[in-house]
Amino acid sequence: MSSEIDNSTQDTPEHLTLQEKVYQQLRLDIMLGNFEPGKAITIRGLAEELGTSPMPVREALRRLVAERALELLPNRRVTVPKMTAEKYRELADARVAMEALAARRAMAHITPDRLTDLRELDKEIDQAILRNDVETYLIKNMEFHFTLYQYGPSQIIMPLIESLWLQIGPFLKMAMRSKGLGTVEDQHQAAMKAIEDNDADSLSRAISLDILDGVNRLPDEEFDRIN
Amino acid sequence: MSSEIDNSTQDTPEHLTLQEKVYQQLRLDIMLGNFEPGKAITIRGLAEELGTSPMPVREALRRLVAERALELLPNRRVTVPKMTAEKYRELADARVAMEALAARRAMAHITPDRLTDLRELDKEIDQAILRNDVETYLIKNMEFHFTLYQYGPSQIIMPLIESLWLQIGPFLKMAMRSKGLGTVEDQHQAAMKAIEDNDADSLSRAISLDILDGVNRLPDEEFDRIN
DNA sequence: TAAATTTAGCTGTGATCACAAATTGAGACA
DNA sequence: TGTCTCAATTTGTGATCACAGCTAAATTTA
Repeated sequence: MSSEIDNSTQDTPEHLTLQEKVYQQLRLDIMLGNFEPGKAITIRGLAEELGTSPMPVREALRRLVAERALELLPNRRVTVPKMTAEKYRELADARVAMEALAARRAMAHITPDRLTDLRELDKEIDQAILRNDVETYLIKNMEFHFTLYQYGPSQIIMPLIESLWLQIGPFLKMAMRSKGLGTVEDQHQAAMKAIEDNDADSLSRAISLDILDGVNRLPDEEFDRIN
Repeated sequence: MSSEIDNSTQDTPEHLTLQEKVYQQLRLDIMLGNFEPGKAITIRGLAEELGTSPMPVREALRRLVAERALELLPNRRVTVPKMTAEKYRELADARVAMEALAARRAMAHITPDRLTDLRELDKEIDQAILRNDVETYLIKNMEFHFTLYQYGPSQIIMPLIESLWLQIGPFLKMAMRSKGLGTVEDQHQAAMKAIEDNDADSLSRAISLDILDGVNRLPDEEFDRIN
């Protein structure tokens, strides 16, 4: 799952705190769906696994709870939250609202170079679809979205979107497996066309459709199967 | 500022952790603007002030940092973030996006009783405006918004909106003082009319205008004065 | 007097310990 | 075989300590 934390100084020239490294490691594990939802995550257990004292793990876990990537149950135990159909829909709605906004803000800052980068990413996405390579598709799709949004400098909106991805991420894999990649419509093309035309409304519509297309692949019945 | 934490068992029948109480207390202090932005907040200092050990304060501070109510500077010091014109605009945009969505979701769940409650709140807001009572206006206005949104049951969106209020809250007071309450347009009336008509678009437009009207009272020049 | 340097104190981070509450597993009983 | 009981273990929370890095005041130097 999550291997030993490397605390050597050379690969992290600027001194990062241990809790920061643990946080990054756990964040990745959560995103990749490496924790079974509902199963308790213990401080001492992780600490031993990562080769640290319980202290940094404690702080990292609390941070992830605050960001809603993890859940603090009434029994004071920490788990990856189970997904429900309602939560899933809500996450999708929130993503549409925030990412449409982020895309709008980004558009004014897109240069030809940056558009080329987006096209390059989109090409890789198309190839992953042809290969039916879910893993790569999800990673590159995430890259596409975040690359676009990051062009609009933001201190508030980006972290918010990251938090939403952290919550929905572990379940997107299931969504894709459920229906397969064959039927994905490439809204990214429409998005880039909108950028060329400098048409903010079309861009935000394309992003919205892209999110909903991806998200709607997981039928309601699936959620009962998870719990 | 923040007085002693009451750790007696009777007023909190269900056993709350110390860090939770400290968190609630600090959250309130931040919202009320009791911390000077940019001034360092120390663990031991607060611990002594609240009559606890540093431990619960440490955890509460980190939680508030994760929620972006506080900021962790590169020097590892914690402060209330200074507001900038760009951040302020971004917070306003994010609030419009999320709260318009929350209002939409809430509308389907509004009963005549609940509409009456909203009208009651709006009346109190009007009275506060007539009295030029900024403090009450802000509190009741917040109540109005959160009461409305809470009608649409939500696990994702509400906490997100709370986080945004926590960030912009300390500066709304300034915004109101800057222009005075005299010129506020009552978008709440329009909002309730939209609810009656079951018109989601009008409701979300009214909420958006309400947010922007409140937020736009703080001219850009003010931000330099703060820092 | 003003700039540079030392020094003393304070700060966040991480480790360890104590403890009450919760969980688990084995054994007793039906 | 299934259910209850109770002891053993594990858990999160909070307190305390050690320590390296940073701050700011005191002292020296020009």
